[in-house]
Amino acid sequence: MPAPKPSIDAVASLAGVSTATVSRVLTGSKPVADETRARVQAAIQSLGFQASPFGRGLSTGRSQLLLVLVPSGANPYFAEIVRGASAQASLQGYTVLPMDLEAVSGAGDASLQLLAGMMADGVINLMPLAGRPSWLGMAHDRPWVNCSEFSPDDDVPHVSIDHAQAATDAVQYLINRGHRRIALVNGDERLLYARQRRLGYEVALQRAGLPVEPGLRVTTLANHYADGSQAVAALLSQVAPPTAVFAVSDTLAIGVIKGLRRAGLRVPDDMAVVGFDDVPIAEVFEPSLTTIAQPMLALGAAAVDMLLARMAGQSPGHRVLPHRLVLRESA
Amino acid sequence: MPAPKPSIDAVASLAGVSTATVSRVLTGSKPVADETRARVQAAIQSLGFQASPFGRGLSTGRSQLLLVLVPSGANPYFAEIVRGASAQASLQGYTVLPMDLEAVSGAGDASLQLLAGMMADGVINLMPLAGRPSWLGMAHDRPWVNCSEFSPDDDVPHVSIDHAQAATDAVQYLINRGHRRIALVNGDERLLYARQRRLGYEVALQRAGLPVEPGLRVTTLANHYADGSQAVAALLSQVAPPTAVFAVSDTLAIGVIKGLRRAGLRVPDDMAVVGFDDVPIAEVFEPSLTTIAQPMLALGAAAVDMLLARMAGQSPGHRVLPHRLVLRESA
DNA sequence: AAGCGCAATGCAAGCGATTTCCTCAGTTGC
DNA sequence: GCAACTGAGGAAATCGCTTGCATTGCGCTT
Repeated sequence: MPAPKPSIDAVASLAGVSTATVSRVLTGSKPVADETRARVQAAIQSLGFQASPFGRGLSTGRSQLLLVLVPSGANPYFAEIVRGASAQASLQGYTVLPMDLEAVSGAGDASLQLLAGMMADGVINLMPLAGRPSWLGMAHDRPWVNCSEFSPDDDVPHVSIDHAQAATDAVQYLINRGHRRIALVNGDERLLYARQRRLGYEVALQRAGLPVEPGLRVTTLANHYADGSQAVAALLSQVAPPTAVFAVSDTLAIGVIKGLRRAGLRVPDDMAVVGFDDVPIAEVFEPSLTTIAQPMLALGAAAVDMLLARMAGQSPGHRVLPHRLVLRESA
Repeated sequence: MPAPKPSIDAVASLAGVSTATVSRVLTGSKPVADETRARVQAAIQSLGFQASPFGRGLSTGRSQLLLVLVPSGANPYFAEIVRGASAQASLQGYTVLPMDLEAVSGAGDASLQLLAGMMADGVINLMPLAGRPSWLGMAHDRPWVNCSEFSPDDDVPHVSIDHAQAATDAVQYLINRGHRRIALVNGDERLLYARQRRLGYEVALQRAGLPVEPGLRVTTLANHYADGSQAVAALLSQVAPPTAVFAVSDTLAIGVIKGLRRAGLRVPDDMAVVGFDDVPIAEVFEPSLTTIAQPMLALGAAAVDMLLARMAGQSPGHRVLPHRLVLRESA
């Protein structure tokens, strides 16, 4: 039983003015006499009028919608960034439209591109673009910022943390605690963050005069708990197994801990584990995770700010937000 | 550097036809000669044309967008439902727009209502409507379904599980395991699911001839880990503390377990804990959670199906999906 | 007193699609 | 052989809003 939607004409005639005046009351684009405004507003109230986004969008070309491309809606790291973005956007009169690329992939890129290209005023991208020429093209065509993941040699503005430094900090901490054989459980190295964290890992080792052993590095297929658990098998099969593990996400770290338990090892006594991200569960898991905290809400908010700046014609540069090593029980 | 968006006129003149014909090729609303269609499609390709959702929306009145009202984006339970809905919607040519009411609340209801009312073709609601007349009104005005949470005496279609039966199953299991003093850690009882689960809890107790003790029932303010931990204090302060706890969400259950640990108790040896939902972390947490599994993806998908049916003029009834007791370590 | 500027408002032209009529041929049906 | 039908495609109205341009008073300057 769809209610009849009153249009601006109805309001205009009820208030005895032209649609132009109603529009001015709506948008505040030009002054309207107090008495007239009151009359118009009364008419709007009594009709329950709300401007159609289609009509408005058609004539202004804007939708007040910001698309956020989310690689996986199941991942709490992305969920937190989206939350940060939503909050910041709603403060500025925008609404965030998170699109879960995992859930939506069945439909192919077509519908996405349509939305990305036409509907939204701007795009915040959390997904690696490398090797997707069609998406890459779009990034340059319209207001677009990358958040967290980005291409180093690209001039699309991005906000992120210093992944290499963060990894160095994490590994350095393990070294300080006396560990000499430190494993790296990394994600897909086609992703920039994975390459950067690996780099940071190696820097810390070299700086301490420790060898970089290929056998202590595992690359997982994805970022699920199970991937972390599987990595454990490879590490424990080494002639000289590690005494500590640096996993590049909390999810992997938890999987690693599960795997270690299953193998009869205790964390942190038999093996120290450091994670990355500091998602909500990190603090609650047993043992709670020592991890690199990313400012997820701030990343989302900064992405919105930069995007809005971009839309206003400015050219915001890249932005690097601070990370933080959070010491808990797992290492 | 926003690229010039070609409009339908550009396509029409390039292909040497009228815009009407281009539109027919686009929508397939009327037959077009093969040769002409080919010419139009070539023009579309070469211009990279994409129909503007605004223009289309204005003239068709539809957006292919389904709004999902999410109480809290941080909650993995809702995240899973949204994933299920996204997947199903994209199969049908629709896109899901999840709106995080927690993150967005600063802006007041205004912008939400605008979107809900105008932009989206339909609404899937996960939030309790009780006592919000303005939202309630909208629910009846337009295509709308409730998912998971609903009002029992309302004729808005909904899909959910049998919360009372599920709670009974969980508590019955604890009784079967020999527990006699079973606590309930419940959420806000203004929510229907909380009232229903409490009911199911009491039914199971009574059926077994056990007393319903007010001291064994705790109501939390929210659904965060900390709320679960806090509930533990109240339970342990009882003269005769419980030997088992039924928490109405996995999040609360994990909080409870944390709280118990802190109090020096072991799970499940000193106290059994059963959760609810079976979110991803339930299986991974230590101890892994015995819990009632809700078919979250199916709930989301069913909500989309029902909404689409509603939009097609049908009147789908309510739907109850099956739950499942998952036995793991915590009880 | 003529002229000016300005506030307040209306008129009407878009914005980009879809869709309802029409028209024009070329078939059919009888 | 002619009316009726059908397939293909065009012209123009329409959807709801914004906004540039025009108009009208009216108070002030010179």
